[in-house]
Amino acid sequence: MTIRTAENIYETLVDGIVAGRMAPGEPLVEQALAEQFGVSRTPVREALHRLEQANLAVRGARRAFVVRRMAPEDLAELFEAAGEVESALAALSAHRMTEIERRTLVAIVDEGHACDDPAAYGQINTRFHDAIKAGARNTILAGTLDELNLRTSAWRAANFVEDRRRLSTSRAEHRAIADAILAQDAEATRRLMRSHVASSYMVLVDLLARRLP
Amino acid sequence: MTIRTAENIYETLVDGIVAGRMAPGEPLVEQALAEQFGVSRTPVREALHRLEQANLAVRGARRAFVVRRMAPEDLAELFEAAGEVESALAALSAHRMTEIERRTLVAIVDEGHACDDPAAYGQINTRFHDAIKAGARNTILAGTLDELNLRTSAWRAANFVEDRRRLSTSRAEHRAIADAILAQDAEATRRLMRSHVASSYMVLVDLLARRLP
DNA sequence: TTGAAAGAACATGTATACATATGCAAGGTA
DNA sequence: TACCTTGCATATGTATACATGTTCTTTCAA
Repeated sequence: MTIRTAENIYETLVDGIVAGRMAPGEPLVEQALAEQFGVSRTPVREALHRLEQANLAVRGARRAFVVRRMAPEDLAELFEAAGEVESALAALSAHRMTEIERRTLVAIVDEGHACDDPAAYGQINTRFHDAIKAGARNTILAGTLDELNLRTSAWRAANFVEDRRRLSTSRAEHRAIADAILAQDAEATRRLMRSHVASSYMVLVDLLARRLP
Repeated sequence: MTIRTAENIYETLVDGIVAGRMAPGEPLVEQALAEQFGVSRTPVREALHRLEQANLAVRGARRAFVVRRMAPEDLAELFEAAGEVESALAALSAHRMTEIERRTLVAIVDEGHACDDPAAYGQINTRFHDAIKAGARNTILAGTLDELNLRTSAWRAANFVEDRRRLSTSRAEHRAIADAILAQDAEATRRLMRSHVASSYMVLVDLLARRLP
């Protein structure tokens, strides 16, 4: 029992869920988790409530918590919401990014074009989206996107590995977005980002349809 | 102490904060609140953690909670974020509303034009925005807007009463938005809604500047 | 055999006691 | 005088016991 126990438990549980180690529908019982972590029910309880707030857990029988099971329609709504928020951030970035930020964005895109390893590309992808989030100068909207991405990651992480075909289209889309931001064309940026998020949704749905029955 | 104590305490505290009865910076001490509500610290603790999640409370000295004090820049970011999300919802509504929903929206706007009582207009205003939220067919984005509005309401409720001048411009903006939705012009709808939220921000800032030093 | 009622089991909700961290103040030292 | 150390006050963090509610099972009767 070190410091900030509840916080650690929360993060451990989030990690377990988004990484797919804890399957949707799996029960989250306070007592059992408390014994597993070697603490009392109190911090576990707090962690579970935070999971519920983050929409990663829901109440099941006997008010017990279970890992949230998402329906495909929910996934579409989630990506649509994330797409709208991220495209808003991108449009703001088109106006507000500093010259240095713009050049950094281009450098990230260039790096992506020179990269053929899907795992490494995933990191570059993250940096690309983070740069746009930061360039928008709106921490609240950025936080909103983080929240939505946390919920999508429960689907992505377990199933999603960028394959080579997706990689080349993703690169092209990143390039187009960066060009629009360089041109300070907010509406084009918005449209391209929305389309980019929709593309990644389609890829994910395609993967899910293949792996599940 | 009926059932769902923590829930009730949370709602009571939210209400107290957004209604301005609890001033920004005011300390929220578990023990004191527990005595005040006639319960133990446990449910109060849970309520305070939810307040923190909702961004209505922050940690102060000794990790104690205090009612969040917002800076004017935060308010601008908050309204900008809410404006982006609500304009996205409005744009979706322009495509997705049923004929009945469109006519209902027009009826609400008509009702607003026939209303001269600021308090009653406030309710019509709420129905207008709710109708657009529902017409967008995206519960997740709608929930995101609710969350942001909860945070703005802490500012609005304490200071904001629609006055007559604002009332007429608000009516005109609502009419324009409804027209754009009727015409299924998503981009015009988006632009008009963003402008509408920005207007209400300006009015609020003006009021705050007059009342505060 | 089926249905309803009662009770047991299980999981969360709440109360209370104790542990721990943090800021402030007081006092001592350079 | 300025700064560091130490101790205390205070508020949250955690453990544990008990209360409450909900579901499942069992049993009895029609």
